[in-house]
Amino acid sequence: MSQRRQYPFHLIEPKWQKNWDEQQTFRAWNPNEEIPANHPFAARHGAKSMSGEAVAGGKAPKKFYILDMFPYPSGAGLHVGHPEGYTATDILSRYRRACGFNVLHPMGWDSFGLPAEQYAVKTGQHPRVTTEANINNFTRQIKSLGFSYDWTREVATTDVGYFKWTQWIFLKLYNSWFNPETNKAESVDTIKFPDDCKTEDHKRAYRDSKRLAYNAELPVWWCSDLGTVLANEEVIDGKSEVGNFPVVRKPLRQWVLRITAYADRLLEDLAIIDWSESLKKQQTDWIGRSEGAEVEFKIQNSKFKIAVFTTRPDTLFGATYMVLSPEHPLVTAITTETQKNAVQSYQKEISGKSDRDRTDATKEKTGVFTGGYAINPVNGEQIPIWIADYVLASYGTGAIMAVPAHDERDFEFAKKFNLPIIQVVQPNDPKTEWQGFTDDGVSVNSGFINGLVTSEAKKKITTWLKEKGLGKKTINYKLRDWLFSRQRYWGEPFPLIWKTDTAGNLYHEALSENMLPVLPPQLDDFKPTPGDRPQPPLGRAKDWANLPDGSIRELNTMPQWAGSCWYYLRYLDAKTNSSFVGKDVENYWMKAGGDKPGVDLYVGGTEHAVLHLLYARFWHKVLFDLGLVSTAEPFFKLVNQGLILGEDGQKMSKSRGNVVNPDDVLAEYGADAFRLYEMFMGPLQDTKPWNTKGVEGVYRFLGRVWRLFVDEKSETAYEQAETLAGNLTAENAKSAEKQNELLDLILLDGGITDAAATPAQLKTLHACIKKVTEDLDGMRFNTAISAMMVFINEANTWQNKPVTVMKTFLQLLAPFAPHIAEELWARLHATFGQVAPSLTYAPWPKFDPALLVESEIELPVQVNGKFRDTIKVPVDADNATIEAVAKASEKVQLFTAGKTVKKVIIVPKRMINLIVG
RNA sequence: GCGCGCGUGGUGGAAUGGCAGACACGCCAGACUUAGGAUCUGGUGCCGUAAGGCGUGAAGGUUCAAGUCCUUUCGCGCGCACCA
Repeated sequence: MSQRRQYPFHLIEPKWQKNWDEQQTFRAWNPNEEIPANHPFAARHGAKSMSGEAVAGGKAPKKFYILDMFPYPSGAGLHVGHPEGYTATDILSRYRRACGFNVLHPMGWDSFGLPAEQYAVKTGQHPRVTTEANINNFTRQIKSLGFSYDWTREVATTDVGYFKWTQWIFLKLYNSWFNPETNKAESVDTIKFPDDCKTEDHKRAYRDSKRLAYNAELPVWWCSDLGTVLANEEVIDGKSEVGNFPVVRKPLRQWVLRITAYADRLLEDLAIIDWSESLKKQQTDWIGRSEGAEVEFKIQNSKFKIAVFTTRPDTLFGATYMVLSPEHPLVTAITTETQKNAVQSYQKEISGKSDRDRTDATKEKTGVFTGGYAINPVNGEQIPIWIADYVLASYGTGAIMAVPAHDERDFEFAKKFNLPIIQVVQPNDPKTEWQGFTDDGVSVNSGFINGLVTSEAKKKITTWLKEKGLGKKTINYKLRDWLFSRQRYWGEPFPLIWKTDTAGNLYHEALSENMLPVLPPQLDDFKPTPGDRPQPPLGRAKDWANLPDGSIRELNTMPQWAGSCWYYLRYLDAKTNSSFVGKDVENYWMKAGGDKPGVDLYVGGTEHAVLHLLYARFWHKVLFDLGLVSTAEPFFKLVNQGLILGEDGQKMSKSRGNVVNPDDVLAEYGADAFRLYEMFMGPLQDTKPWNTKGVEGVYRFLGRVWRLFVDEKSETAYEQAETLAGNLTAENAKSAEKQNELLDLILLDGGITDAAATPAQLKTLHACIKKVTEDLDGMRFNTAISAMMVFINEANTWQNKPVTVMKTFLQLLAPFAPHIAEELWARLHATFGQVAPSLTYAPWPKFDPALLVESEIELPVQVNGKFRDTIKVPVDADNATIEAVAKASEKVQLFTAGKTVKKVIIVPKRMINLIVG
């Protein structure tokens, strides 16, 4: 660092961080907690303010729960993206405390996960050791930024006391089923068995098939590089989200969570939460609800029938062929001898293709005729059955009726293979070409639905199909059940065991709650077993896996998402060992305040749109159904922070060498400047590039703030002393006393007086209060900071700086740059012989509109809509006066000379426009 | 291909339909200085000596008045992508 420090942040920041730690300044208080009389919260609200009566009677301070997405503590440490969201929430937390709220602002660690396990594979170091070291590093980095977390509530998903309850919640899922009649989860004890379920084995099998957590063989994504299966949400463009490895689909027996049962509620409840439209749309698209009909087609000369799903049953008369996905189970049965070779070679060709290639919408259609025919149920027509890879086995029934006239894909396919195209929909605009017309219109060539508009035609034909037993209305979803088991070591073991029934079949059973937690075994070798079958590493711990009674433990572990599905609930009651969260506590933090359910504000990156945010909503709804939480939704308001790019405008990455390390920035400019810069860059939600020059800009601003308050001569004395003392830094400072001794050499500027503020000074201050307050409410941090810069630029010109004005300014600055604000706040009070009240809990200043009223205002004058001059008029001037003053302006007269004023438009207190001609 | 968002100085970005470019970076000039990569002061959209003219991706429209509203179009970003 070659330049002179703008102000001694290296002493101020550790000093106040230590002070906050010792005072537990940011403790959030649960119902019934007695607040120590010497805690600043008690000074503001009273020691008994959180008593049971106060909470029940609505007299307790209002709660505000403001949450960050907790990080995965990676070995790389914090990157500059983390503190962006964290700073925003910290500012709002501090603002809300000043406004009188009981603010819950916690932090924790999403600490199960693959990197620690992969490091263990490489080095043999146990993931717990790696994880602990990484958490320590993250803690150090986060604490050095001065965030106002309540650290007494810190949680890590890898803590035994935490994942015990993750396993407990899994048991709740396992022991519940979704009752379609009540549309909610219930205990499996309420399942009614069908009459043919007679034996215990039958009943068990039936019950197991209904559970919210079930074991089934289904096509899943297998990643051989990672040695584990993955959920749909973890696969992006045919590659694993983690590591970007190829994945393949294969049928495997796995644990699955029945999230599809909640598809409709997950959709509907998007309406009651305050999320961005784009995020809601991402979830909506992922769930992919689509209404239509299932129609059964008979196969000619065969006992088989094929069901198809269509959203356009009104076009059934136009179905001129049928297409099955190459994997459809009936393909072999339908295929004729002459087509056998062609069909088999096509199937083989397709199976060798990656999913990415198959689903490329731009590629040319391919397919093969099976030789078989189906009967169109509405008109008895024979239609050929083809197979083609544009029909997906995993969606709908894996088969479609093709209506080439009114479906783009079918149209393309029919043209290529010369299949008949029959019009059955007439576009409303007669000029529109009907071939390839896919919108709504009027049915034609369609027998009994002719002349009906599309919506009516759909209804009528669906009713007809139902009456004839040929089909029914259906709703299809893209959402699949959540694949919930992984072949990993570093995850929560399942609280499940496997036993053998009387017929020699394996069946699973849950451990009882009092056997939790299930700890993972000790292992030396964490490697995934090579091969193309999942082989959980836990299987190597034979002693652990095989229980004395002959049963075997479930060897898979839960995915990383399990822990993050409920951490926001554990924060509420982080240490309790008697439940996953206390009832009263949950009710206070999640529900108090009424119509806005859940966490008041949740800030994090957009990358979790269909992962964590969907999974957590699902778990929350199950817990809600079981009466374990009090709101239908976990997160009321959610804001996605934008990405911070490197200085080159590219995404930050090691390989590009454009990664900014927060530690470096902190060492050079301090935490306050770092925080301020991240907020000053631009709107929180926007993607924006990093610029070190910009950090210097806000750093200079803080320097100007500092110099506005302190005596320059005393600062010179301090600098000399500091040089003598060997240039103390936060790391090498020998003692806090030494630091404070040095800091005490700095005195307050003589211009700060207890004289009354002038009207102009009050106006400057109150304009700033207004702007900062409104911008905080709207989360417009960048413009709030610019308002404070305006204040400081103005205050720099003052001879006398009234202490009351300067104190209020520090309150505005405090949420953004808390360390410098605390230091100057303390100094102001000390200099004037006062005991400084806690800045954190000092009531947020209110702006006085009366002070902003002017006696005279400037008005822009336009001539024919073009700005020409500004005039000064009394604020209450009538229109005639304004017009006269405007016309008297020389500049205006330049443009009105020789012309007549035909019209005058005056917008009170805004502008005047003279129309001349 | 479909959906959403965004296009404003050299740069990041400000502007309830009412003085475009707040604030900051950068740049220019000056002051202080042995020095300046510190600090302070002033300037800085473009063209023009000036008066003035032009200017928010492009083209049209609504309006007394448009960066803002409407239509078309181009470009960028994000999401979805053969979902029947």
